Amino acid sequence: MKILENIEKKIKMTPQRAAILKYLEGNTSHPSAEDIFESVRKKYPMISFTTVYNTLQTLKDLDRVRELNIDDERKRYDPNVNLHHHLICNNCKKIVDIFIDFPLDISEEEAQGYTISCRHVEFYGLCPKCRKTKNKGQGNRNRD
Amino acid sequence: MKILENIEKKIKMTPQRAAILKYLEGNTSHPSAEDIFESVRKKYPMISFTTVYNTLQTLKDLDRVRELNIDDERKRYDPNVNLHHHLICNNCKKIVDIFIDFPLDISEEEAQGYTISCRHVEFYGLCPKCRKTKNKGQGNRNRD
DNA sequence: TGTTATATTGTAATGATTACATATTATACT
DNA sequence: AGTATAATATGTAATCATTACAATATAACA
Ligand SMILES: [Mn+2]
Ligand SMILES: [Mn+2]
Ligand SMILES: [Zn+2]
Ligand SMILES: [Zn+2]
Repeated sequence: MKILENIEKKIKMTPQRAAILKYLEGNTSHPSAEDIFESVRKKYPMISFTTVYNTLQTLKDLDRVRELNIDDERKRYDPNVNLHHHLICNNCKKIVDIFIDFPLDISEEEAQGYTISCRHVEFYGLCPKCRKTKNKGQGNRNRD
Repeated sequence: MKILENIEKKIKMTPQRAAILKYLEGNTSHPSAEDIFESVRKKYPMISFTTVYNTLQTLKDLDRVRELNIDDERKRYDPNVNLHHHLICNNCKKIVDIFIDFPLDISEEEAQGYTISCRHVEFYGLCPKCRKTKNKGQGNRNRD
C-alpha cells in the first residue's frame, strides 16, 4: 500500500495534509514529527505542530505510516509500511532501511503463548560519516 | 557479566543502590524507572526518583544494564546484558525474553557503510492474558 | 576519627507529545 | 452559486518522562 493510494477517498484533503503527504511520499529518512513540521513549514509557514501530529495519527490509523520507537529521543515515522528492517547510527541517529527477509520463525513454545503479529530487526552501529569524525564532535543528530 | 559481579569495586555502595541492584538482579520483567522506584520505595520510602535515574545511568555506563526503547511510552531496563531478543505485548507492553541465535549476518554492501555493533529482534503481538480479554478493557499496561 | 570525593535528595527545567477550545474549511446538498 | 455541517487546523495549555541543578549527606579510605 503506497501512502497516497486512494488517500483522497479516505481522508478530507487539505493543503496542510497534502504538504505533509508530499513530504512523506517516497521519503526514506525516517523523519521525526519536528522534521516534518520544519520542512512543511517552509511552504506553509502557518502550519501548526498539532496538525502534524494529528495527521500522523490519522495516517497511522489508516496504516499509511509506521511509527518507529528505534530512536530513544523521539518517535520517527516511516511512510513505507511494507515489511523491512532498520539500521541506526548510535551517534547521529540516522536510520536506513534493510530489505532482507530474515528467517525469524519461532515455535509456539518459544512464543510463550503470545500471538505474534510482526517482527522487526534493529541493527545498531555507526554510520560512515560518524565513524570518520568519531573522536571529534559526538552526539550530533543527523541533519541530512 | 552478572549485574552484581565485582560491582562494589566499581561503584560506591549505598543502601539505595543496594536496593536497586537487589531488585534488578535476576529480574526478567524489564521494568521502567517508575517500576523500580515504586518497588524500592516499599523498603526505602525516602528514596528519590532522581537516584533511580542516576543509578541506572551509572549501571548503563558500566554495561550492567541495557536500556530498551521497545516500549513507546517509557524506557525499560534489562539487567541481562547478554545477547537476546524480545517479544512485547502491543496491549499491556509486557516484555519477555527470547534466547534464540537468529542468523542475522549481512554483507558489507547491505550494511551500507555502517559498522554494526549489535542486533536486536523485536516480536510484537498479544500476550496470552490480553488475548483473552481482548474485547473488554484495552490499553491496560502490564502490572505483574 | 577526619577528609573528601561521590551520592542523594528535592525541586525546577526541559522537551516531546497530547488535550482542548475556538476558528476555519472541504464536501455535499439544495 | 449558496448554505449547512461535520471534519480539520490552529494556538495554547497541560501532561508526562526524563534531566539539570544546588544543597546536604555519606561511603570509602587514610
Ligand atoms: Mn524504513
Ligand atoms: Mn530481556
Ligand atoms: Zn551517524
Ligand atoms: Zn498483554
